[in-house]
Amino acid sequence: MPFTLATWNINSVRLRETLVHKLLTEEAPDILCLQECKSPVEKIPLEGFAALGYPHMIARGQKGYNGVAILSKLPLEDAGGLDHVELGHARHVAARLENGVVIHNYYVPAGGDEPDREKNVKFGQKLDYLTQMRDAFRAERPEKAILVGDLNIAPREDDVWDHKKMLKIVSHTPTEVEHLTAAQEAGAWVDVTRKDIPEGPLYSWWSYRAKDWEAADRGRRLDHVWATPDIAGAAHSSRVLKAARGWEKPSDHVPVFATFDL
DNA sequence: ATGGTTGAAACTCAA
Repeated sequence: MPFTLATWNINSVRLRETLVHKLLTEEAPDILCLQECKSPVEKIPLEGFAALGYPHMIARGQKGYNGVAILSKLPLEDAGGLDHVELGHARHVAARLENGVVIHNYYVPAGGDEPDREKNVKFGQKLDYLTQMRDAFRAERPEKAILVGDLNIAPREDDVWDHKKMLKIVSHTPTEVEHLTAAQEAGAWVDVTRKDIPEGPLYSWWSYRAKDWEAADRGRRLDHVWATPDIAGAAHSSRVLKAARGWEKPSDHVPVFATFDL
């Protein structure tokens, strides 16, 4: 049974409930992974999602910040949530499908503005978070798994609007890319989006601060879909829904999709 | 070098 999955940093699931409805109605992925829900789990508006055919949800939440949720047409089993770096943040949740595939949904710390762990605690926490992801994949090599989310790093030169200008900007520093790559390699994760679309910009985030985000097009690819090698070959039809950045009261991130024939 | 915008929640922090 093929299924389509989407990942979207929604930047408040309650404020943008109707945008989630729009995505579920117009694009109808089987599974939607959300980040930055900014809500306790019990305040996520489930009724509307269920009415649109998404009765299943596995989530971790907290008041005001962070928060990750997996909405699904298909039954899900809770497969845990990790608190890397012991920040007490809701940044990871995992769910198992009936076919055994595990979906990991991550919201990696943004890391603040200064890319120096001596001056900026948050940058150190981001690097440590990625190292603990690496160590978890080393301790138990994932199989039949998909990893999605806002990883808050644009790893490749063509994942940012200007590679040279971005080298000292948090999200594209060589240190961050090394840490992300180490986590990726520890799980042998395949970058599904880049497997499907090897070349060119595929931005998933544009700042709210630009006067005209579309004209400036200073985007970054921060949102990712990875899969373990045993199922990566089943992935196809990756796409980024850039139009969602132009929706009314948009998130600063747009959904990224992939389909798996499993 | 600086400021630009948004959200949650509370009179400020995080992104």
